[in-house]
Amino acid sequence: MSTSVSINDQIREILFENSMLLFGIQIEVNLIQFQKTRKEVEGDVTLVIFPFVKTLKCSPIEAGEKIGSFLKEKLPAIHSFNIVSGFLNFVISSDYWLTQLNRINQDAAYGLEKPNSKSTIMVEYSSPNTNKPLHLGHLRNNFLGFSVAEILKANGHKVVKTQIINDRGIHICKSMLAWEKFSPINAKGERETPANTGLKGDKLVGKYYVEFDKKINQEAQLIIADWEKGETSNYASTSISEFEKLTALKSGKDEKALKGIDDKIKELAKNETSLLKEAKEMLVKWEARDPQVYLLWTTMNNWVYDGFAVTYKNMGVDFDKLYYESDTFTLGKDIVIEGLQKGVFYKKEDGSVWIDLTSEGLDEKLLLRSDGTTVYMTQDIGTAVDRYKDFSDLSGIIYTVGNEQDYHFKVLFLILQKLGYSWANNCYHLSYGMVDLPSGKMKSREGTVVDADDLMQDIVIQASELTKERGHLEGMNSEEIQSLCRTIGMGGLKYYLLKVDPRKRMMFNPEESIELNGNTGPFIQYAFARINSLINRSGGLKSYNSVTLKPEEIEIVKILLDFPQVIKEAGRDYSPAVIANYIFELVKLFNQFYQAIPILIEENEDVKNMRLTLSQNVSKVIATSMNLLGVNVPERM
RNA sequence: GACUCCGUAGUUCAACGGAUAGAAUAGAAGUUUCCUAAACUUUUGAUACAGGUUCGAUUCCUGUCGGAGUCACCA
Repeated sequence: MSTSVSINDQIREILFENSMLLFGIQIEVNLIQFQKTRKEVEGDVTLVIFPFVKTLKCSPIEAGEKIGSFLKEKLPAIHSFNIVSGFLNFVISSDYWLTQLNRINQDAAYGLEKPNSKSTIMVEYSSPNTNKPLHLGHLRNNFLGFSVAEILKANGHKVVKTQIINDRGIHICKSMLAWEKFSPINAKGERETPANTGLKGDKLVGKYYVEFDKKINQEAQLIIADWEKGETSNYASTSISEFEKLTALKSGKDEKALKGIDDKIKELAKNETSLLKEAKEMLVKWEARDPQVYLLWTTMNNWVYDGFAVTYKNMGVDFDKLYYESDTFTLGKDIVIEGLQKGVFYKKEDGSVWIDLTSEGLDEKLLLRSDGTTVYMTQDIGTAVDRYKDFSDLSGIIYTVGNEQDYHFKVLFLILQKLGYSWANNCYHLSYGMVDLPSGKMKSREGTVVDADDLMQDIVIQASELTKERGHLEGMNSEEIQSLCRTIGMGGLKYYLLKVDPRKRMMFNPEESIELNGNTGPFIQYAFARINSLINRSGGLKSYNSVTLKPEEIEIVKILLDFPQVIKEAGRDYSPAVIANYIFELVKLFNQFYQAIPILIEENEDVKNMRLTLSQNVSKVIATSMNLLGVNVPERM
């Protein structure tokens, strides 16, 4: 039996091949289920007996005896076995674990599949709007997308990291318009720019987006006041009748329902504002490539890109290929028009184009506005098609986008299917949960949004303070110290955001995010640094003769052996959290071992060198895992 | 209102239908002439509620209650 096959696989194979002999029938492979042996039970590997009880028609104990003694006969690595309430626990010999340790030690790329040995997958992440600076939610998105891409690479896939830059649309026109109308003009006759204000480009543009929102609300208030006074002659009759209908609904409603109605009225009034009308006109001009609008658009977008570039660099994320909405929306529009001819879509009287998904239990969805301009959905169709054109070997696209857009992606994939794109089934929405603050939801209107740049800066400052408190910095120059604090701060932040199952909504507590104890990035980084120091002091790794492993050592070998499977699971579930939870378990076990068992002081050279090798392989797996999370590990800290 | 997702120690998170539901943190008590104490040890404490399926349910199904999201000619 080859040493590269795990004991579980060996057991599975023997049971499967000897099924007729043992059970009298050919069993299904999935009947053979292993699980972690509980701490208080003796043994290293546990087989669940219940599934066999029915076919064997005997008690779990009898079944366990039969299977256990059969396997012990066949596999010399099995030292002994015991049965506890339906679970068959095998005690595996020390030699087996030692052989496995040696095997791991010889594999520099342990746990990783051969690069580019599997299909090509595109991972989309980030894709922010270009009218607002990045915030905490984007940090989760970016760290998640980047990590999932790395995890897929570790699984042997070729990966194309990408994002769609939402550089056009009504929202962009809003900031453009607000800047044109409301920016103060300085002595030189210039409006505000990143250069003359010192503001980061994305922050400056974001400021005008907020300004637009403020101004449109003011205008809407005046309109509502008009309506309430009965001065309705200046407004569209449809809006007025809708307003009257909504007002009539108000009587007898509770506070919550009233607020809902008021919001609708506000939306109605916003549609009547001159500001929104101007923004819409600007969008039409933009789609017609009006030179003046285009110049303004290019200028402001470049400010944003410059600002974002700085943020991405700090985050430590990158992209292989960028898609711009401004490039893909026309393709989307063409496809929609084509689909209209094919009868997938239909046109309403006012010229707007829709798809009817009511037979699928969904709604009708707009694809082109009555003025012919495109919406989010239109460009997403174009982008997807464009991507498959650019990468003909693509086996799938993963969209890392928040779960507030679940419905959008359901509809998008369905439309692509209806348009006849066979690859539509390979599109996957990696839907992650929102990030909450201890104070509740982040709300831009209430100013509770945590800015990404600010947060990253704060966290590195906090890491510096804590690091200085600890000491351990002798002989390092200020540049090295700064780099270390960045590694610790950013590592803590990334680990904090990635350790939670991406699908779940999570709580971000700023204080906890840079904790050094417990399930944190620095806790893991510290273990790495300690091992590094240990190896350095030892004067190098040496080979060793056969030794007997202590239980603490066997526990570590066992968890190291789980690593390849952990990478597979993380890839299958697109979940960095699987990796994070794994490293944490590994580090806890290592710390227990390190605390309880002397290494450098050990007199038996074979034992000492085995322990050093074991430690070295723990640090190897820590480094690999942390890199999959996009986290660096420090040589010392 | 319709649809979707979520309810696990005080708090933040785990648990491919499997053993006595794990951690971390907070609280309490300890460990350093010894390889980095950013560490380790001990201890207190939870499956929202009611049914059902199953040898076995935190996990699957139904209902109740509670929370979130979506239902735009926004993205």
